[in-house]
Amino acid sequence: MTPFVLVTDAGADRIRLQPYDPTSTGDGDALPEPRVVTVADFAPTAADLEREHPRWVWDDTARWYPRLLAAGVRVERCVDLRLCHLILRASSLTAHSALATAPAGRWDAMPHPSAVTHQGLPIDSAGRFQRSEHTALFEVDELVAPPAARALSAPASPAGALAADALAADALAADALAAGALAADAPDAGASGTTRSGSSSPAGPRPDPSAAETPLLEPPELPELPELPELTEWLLQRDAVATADDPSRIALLLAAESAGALVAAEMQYVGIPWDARRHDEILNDLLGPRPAVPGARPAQLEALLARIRTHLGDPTANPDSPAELLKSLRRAGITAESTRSWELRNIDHPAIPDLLDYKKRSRILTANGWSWLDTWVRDGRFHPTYLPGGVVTGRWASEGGGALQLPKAVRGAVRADPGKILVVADAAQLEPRILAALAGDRAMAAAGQGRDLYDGMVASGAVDTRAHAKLGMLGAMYGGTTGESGRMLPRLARAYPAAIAYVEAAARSGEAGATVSTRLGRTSPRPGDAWLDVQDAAGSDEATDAARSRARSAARSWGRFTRNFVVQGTAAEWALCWIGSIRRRLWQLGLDAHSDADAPLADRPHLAFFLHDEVMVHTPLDLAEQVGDEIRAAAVEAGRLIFGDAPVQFPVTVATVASYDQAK
DNA sequence: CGCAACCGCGCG
DNA sequence: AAAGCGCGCGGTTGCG
Repeated sequence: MTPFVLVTDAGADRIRLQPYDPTSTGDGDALPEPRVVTVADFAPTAADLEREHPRWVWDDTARWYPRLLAAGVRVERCVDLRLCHLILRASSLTAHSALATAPAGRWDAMPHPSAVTHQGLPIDSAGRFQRSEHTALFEVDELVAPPAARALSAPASPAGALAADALAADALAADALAAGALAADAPDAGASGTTRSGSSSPAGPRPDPSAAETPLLEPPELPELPELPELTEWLLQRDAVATADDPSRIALLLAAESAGALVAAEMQYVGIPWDARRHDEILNDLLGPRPAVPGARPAQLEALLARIRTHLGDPTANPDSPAELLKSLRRAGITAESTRSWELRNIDHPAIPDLLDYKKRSRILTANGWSWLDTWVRDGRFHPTYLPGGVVTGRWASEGGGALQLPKAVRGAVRADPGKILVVADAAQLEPRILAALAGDRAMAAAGQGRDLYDGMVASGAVDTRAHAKLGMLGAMYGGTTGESGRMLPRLARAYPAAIAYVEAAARSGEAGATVSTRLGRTSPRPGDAWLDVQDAAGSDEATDAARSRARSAARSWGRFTRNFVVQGTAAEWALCWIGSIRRRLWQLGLDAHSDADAPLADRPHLAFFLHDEVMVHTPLDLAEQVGDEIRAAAVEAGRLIFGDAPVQFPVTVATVASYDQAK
């Protein structure tokens, strides 16, 4: 039995597959004999080893897994060292680990193989303001283990009332966010400002208070394996988890992140089923026939442009150029600050409706028109690149074709293959439910029991309409202070004090320059040097009013970021657990349903798309109902993994449709 | 000419 | 009606 297989480059087109069993390999012990194979033999050898269900350990899932998938090899589980490293480096739960306190190195700067640019995660070790209590979570392997293994680790919390976990989280928030820990962790602005002011060099990692302290534990003893830096890194990661304030949380996060990396590679490989003919029909309806000359305006845009020019009395008006358009509008007596649609919408002028229509259609042409189709759709599939961990909050980013921004208008082109169907599921009011669970807010949890959360808020009398409930919650989670949204806040704070206090405390932390963390321990970046400089400048005795105002504005802005980070980031963790569980369940479903155990991924029920709180499964018709059941069960599982027995429900809406536009 | 910043808008 | 979070992308504009 081989619990782990480490995959590394062995030079000269060779790959080393190193079995490893931590329980039988002591410090001085030799490793088991590796299998060193040619690139061509990699996939068959991996398929052979996979029969023992190891956890694959590799530097980057996006580097290794596509080769296996291309050869028809699917693996059950892995450790993505790059993604895990970034989490552990920043997490407040592992701030004192040897891994987090070491100087930056290879693992801090590794780009995604196909990433041109994306938001890198910060490399500084995180603050300690959020002390963690011990809670019983499921075992990490829950995400990937067969169902039979699950009964072992039921949460210890009592059923019925708000679980101990959630109450502890509430105490955590009140204690650590609002009280002493925050103050103790606030950066000493004066001192750090002095340190920086003499240097004009590019911003490097700022001195980190926690890094300067003596680690609580000695660095782990590592085997001498200079030829296997990946093994050294992995052992450092295991040490960081083992010595974390709350190992089960960070361990679950790493498992979910790695499972997500597998999902991402698989979805990129199979692609989204895309009907190019249908897409062309949609473009025909919106724009007219495809112009013979590339770049020429389609007929319907040309017609709209003529009307706009007539109404403005300006035969050269050009809606494609904001600057020119603004001049044209002013010449026509329209005073607008910008040419944004929402601003134009409020102006009463005959040219405006046509202009808005033009912008709408023109947007489809440039973002998802015929050239998009030519570039991104091949053989009936759109294969976007997903970037797990690509957003600081833990959400995925994507690159190539704008996969996470597919306009509703073109979703009709996403069509199931013949004999298959799409099961599209969406987590209902995910972020406010996440907040309710994070904060242990009993009233908000109750409002969402068995119904739409916003409807429940209306039913309890907290707010008068569903629209107000939604607007108010969005404002509370984003930091909105003005308009309808801001007016809702006092009522929400009265009805749901724990939830509102939780996001307010997160905002106060950010304003003070401290970090915040998600439920599982993903920690926000620290503000940059420019932010600290602005705060420093406002702190001096001769600071101008302008400087103070700028500092307050920057502080509020960072507070809105940290306020949202805890909710968006924990929602992302829920979603990772959800898709990890869905992936395992769909594979099992495929095994149970088909006699051919080696059927290609695309012929089994499989994840085809994931969008923050929404999934699409492409499945053989006869399994659609079971797919829906598994998706719902996975949502329940994700909630239990992260929040134990907390009585917060995470309902999902499931739509079984032939094309994506029919969902919702 | 290429590159970066900005604008505007698509998604959650 | 249009503010507050996180993204990617295509177009225009401005700079070297």
